[in-house]
Amino acid sequence: MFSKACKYAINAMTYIATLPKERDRVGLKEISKEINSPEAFTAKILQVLVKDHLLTSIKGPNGGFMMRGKSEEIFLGQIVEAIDGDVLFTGCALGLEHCNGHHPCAVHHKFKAIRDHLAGMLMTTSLKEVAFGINNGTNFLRS
Amino acid sequence: MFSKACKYAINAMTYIATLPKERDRVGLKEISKEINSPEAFTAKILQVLVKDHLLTSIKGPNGGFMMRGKSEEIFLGQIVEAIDGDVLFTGCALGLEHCNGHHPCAVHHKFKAIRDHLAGMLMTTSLKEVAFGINNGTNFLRS
DNA sequence: TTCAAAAGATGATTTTCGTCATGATTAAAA
DNA sequence: TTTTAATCATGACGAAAATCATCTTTTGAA
Repeated sequence: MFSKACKYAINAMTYIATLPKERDRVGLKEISKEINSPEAFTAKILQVLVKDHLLTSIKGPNGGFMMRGKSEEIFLGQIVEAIDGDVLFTGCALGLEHCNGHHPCAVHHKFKAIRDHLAGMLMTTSLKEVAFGINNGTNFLRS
Repeated sequence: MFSKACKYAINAMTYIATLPKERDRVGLKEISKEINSPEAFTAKILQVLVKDHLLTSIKGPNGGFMMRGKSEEIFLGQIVEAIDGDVLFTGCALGLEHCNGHHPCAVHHKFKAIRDHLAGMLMTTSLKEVAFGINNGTNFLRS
């Protein structure tokens, strides 16, 4: 479904969103430790999120990452698109180069319903909502 | 979503299902040509489907592959499971080793709905139904 | 200036995807 | 019956992409 990079990205963004406003920045080490991800690989992913304006970064001592916008205005779909691109939303389920309503693959219509369901969920689920479950203790960032 | 191998598998099985009953076997060359897939790689995939009892193979001149059961009794989910395993149906969307109702990942409940939707579709969509769209001319196996 | 932290470049490893050569089987031809 | 050729089966190999690590450079606060 998602690439590993994308899973790390969602968990990382979620963790950052769980932090109180007083914590204005978080370091890579803490993030990768909290979400149980390889540090160097996580760094790469965070770089992409910074370039995509979902995060801001600060260098130097006491540097780190912070969210660019409000957590209620950042949605899972934005993260997925930043890392995995839009192939999940627009690509053909069976790999046809040109697959659309006029030239549909064998399962095009069946999958449209699934895809719409998935896209709708991703585009309406905010980081604030997800982070709430973590702070609540009902959901977890690691096993 | 699906691996390339799985996409080829679905298209290959669908093509075989489109053939009339008189055609009791189809060769690899014809299959990979019709679904526009690399021949050698497709051979590997068909082998797995044979081992999984979704296909039967016959060697020698005029050999080939044929479906093991009726196309109305073979469902997309069986093909997906044979090639990609059950990770799509049971694996955690965010990659947690142990993710379940008692220890859910950040998006566990949100994804359960999607997953159930997807699994339901795959488990109830038969090859016969899919093949009908191809024979109908409304759907296509290649671009 | 010093030093901690992110950014960036590069390389290693693993997985997936794909090819090739060879063997095994069997129908058809001789 | 024997030979030939077509076809699937198998294993080794190679290419490409994804994942993960190491090292150097840049930045900026103390």
